Amino acid sequence: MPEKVRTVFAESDDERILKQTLSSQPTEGPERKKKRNKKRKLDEPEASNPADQDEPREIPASAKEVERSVSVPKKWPHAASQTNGPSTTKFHPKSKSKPFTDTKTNFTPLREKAKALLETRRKLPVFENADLIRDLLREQDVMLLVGETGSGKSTQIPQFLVDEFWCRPVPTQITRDGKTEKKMVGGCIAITQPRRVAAISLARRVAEEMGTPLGSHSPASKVGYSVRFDTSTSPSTRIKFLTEGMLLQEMLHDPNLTKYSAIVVDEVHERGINVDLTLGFLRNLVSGKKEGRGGVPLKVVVMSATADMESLTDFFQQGFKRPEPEQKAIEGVEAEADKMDTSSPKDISVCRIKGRQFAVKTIYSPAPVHDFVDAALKIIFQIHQKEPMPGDILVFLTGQETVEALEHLVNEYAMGMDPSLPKILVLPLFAALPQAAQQRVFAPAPPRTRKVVLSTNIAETSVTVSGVRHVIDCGKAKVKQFRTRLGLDSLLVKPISKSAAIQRKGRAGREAPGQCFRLYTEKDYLALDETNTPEILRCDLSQALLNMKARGVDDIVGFPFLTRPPREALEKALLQLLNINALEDDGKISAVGLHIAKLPLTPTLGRVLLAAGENGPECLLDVIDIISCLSVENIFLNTTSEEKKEAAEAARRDLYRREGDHLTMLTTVRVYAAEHADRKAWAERHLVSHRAMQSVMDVRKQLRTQCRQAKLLTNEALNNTSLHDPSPILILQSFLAGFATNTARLVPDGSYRTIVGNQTVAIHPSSVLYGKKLEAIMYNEFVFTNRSYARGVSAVQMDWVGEALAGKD
DNA sequence: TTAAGGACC
Repeated sequence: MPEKVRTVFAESDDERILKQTLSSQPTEGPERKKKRNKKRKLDEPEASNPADQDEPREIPASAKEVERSVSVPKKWPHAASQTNGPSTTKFHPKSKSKPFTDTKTNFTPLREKAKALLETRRKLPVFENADLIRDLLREQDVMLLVGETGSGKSTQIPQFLVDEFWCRPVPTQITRDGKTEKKMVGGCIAITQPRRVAAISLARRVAEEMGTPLGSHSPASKVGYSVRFDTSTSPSTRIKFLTEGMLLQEMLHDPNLTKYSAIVVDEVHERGINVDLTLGFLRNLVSGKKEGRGGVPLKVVVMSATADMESLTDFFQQGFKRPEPEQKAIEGVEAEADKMDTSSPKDISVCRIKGRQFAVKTIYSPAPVHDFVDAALKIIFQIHQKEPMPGDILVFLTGQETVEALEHLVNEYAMGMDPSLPKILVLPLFAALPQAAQQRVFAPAPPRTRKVVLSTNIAETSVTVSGVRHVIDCGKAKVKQFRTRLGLDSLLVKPISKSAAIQRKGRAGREAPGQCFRLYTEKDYLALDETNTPEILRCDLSQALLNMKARGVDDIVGFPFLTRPPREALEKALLQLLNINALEDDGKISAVGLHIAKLPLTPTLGRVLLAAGENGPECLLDVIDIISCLSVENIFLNTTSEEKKEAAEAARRDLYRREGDHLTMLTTVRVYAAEHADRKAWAERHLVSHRAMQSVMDVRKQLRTQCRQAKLLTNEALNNTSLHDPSPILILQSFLAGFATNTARLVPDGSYRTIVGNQTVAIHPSSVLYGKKLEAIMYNEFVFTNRSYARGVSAVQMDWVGEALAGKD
């Protein structure tokens, strides 16, 4: 079998990028693999107490001071011609709707609220830069804006720009493939966010400030948002907050972003993979000839909280400097002098805005800390005894395990505490925590009670806890790392970066001066990396590359990466895409690949979905149910104790299927969907995560809709409520179209060996097939802990695997 | 006999 596989791959080595490595590439490619972290030892030697340090170092705050550092054109163009008052002009020539002095809807309360908010807005540090920012963007298409937390940039910048002359839609004629069409280009501003909650809450805030209804609430609404499962816009939307993923999705359908006059890319310093892709596409757009936009320029504002704008400046300069695709490495090496040479130095401006942040005292540990849970415990009680109320404590830990360990310890110590002291309320916070428990963190502490929030790095960026004046930072975080060579994902506890440490510390100074205890030495701090490793260097790139190919980027090597992933990682991803026939042998995207790119799934799961479509509508519906489970967090609750495990087994007995985990998931979705009385109670009875099942139902609905639009499913098939008998054979064969290389066969000694690569794997204990001996198995992921485990396992037949491996074109 | 930081289409 392995020989056969090799031949199949060898046929595809026309791909220029792959030619050198194909022979040496191992062929196993499990989609996601994880590594367990070492268990924390609770009985380690006592750590020294950092707070015993005599002189805590004070880091000066940067409150209320505004600094500008701008590379500017010397003359300002027609600066006074614009006002920044609310526009009531009918701006859209195509629009038949009246201007927004609508008599049917009474917007007076909204306007009054907006008027009241204006006072607050004027006090934001960014506000006095409004004219400067407008002036710069009239001249130049690209602006880099550094604004610290609390500067107000995310809410104000779009409002500064929306009434600019260049932000109106322009009638154009666009010629493509010999055909000329008339089209309006521009009119809207998009602001991207890394997270859905941020996009929605910013949109809500800006709508309030502008005195307009939000999104789809009124056809006259000027402010909307768009995130997965929730889009709220109107025909009048001019400012749209959206996630980076959503913008990338829009670009698949409209590569030139013709709806938009400007794209504001916010929170770039977080460096998720989607922001890197977005910036690459945007650089191509602003530095290209803009034929696709009828010559109308696109303004790009890149906003970041960290001052390291140099690499970003270089990144965009390179685009203007040389239109040729081949370029030298972009990162780091460009000298100042090189920038001066640039033919058009005025193309990019840089603007810095100081944030509004109270002073936060930093206190380092005098000696390295071995057990940060124990060290945190001591400091919590020291703060509690010494510091006045109010003033909640936020502790940054690495994961659920450390959070729960410390929770237990703090509660234990608090029981023996001097009763004259205020009470302590310990609140854990991590993403997997049920929603209701998460909400408790945001409620103010009861009287005479200090909140102690024990959090993962969810509180570093995603969530703001009010009332915090003391931060304890363990200096570590779990980081996902994709290991190209092994083809597996591992989750490792690693030191955080300086910018993450600064971010954590800043959480103490949102409302009042505060202090930050770092459970590491100052020397350790100075040795930290400056910034977080961009996600593009840490993850499987197949989905990113497929998106690029679908956008017409055939030459991956020539793509402007802000940080270029190693060649090996790109090759691995290309190989993966070739394996599932998402690419032609010449590296161009195939019809299959184009289709997969539009699905909100990993390429592998997308391939499975298409394969199921070829097996008929019943099979497709079943596979959608299973894929929906696979693309969310674990639907079965963890069973830690032996008792719980037995209870879970009993409760779930009617869901388990001997064919394996895939059919078990199908049954679970079917039973859950058929439960109309009380799904939550049903989930609890079966030890199934209700929250996960709600996401499953969202994904399922979205996939069903997309399949109907793609004509893979008819309304008739979707509306048919009578349940068919699932065909395990067709379902599992569909999965093999994506997971043919994730298979193993039973060998005489009773263990399993992977069919590609001949590695030993065992069925994971969480699988319904755990301990079973079967001819062959297929699995969704491969995890390496103390040994190799296959997770998401079903029984398959050897001849199906052979067919799937041979069946590649 | 295991165990997942966080986000996203």
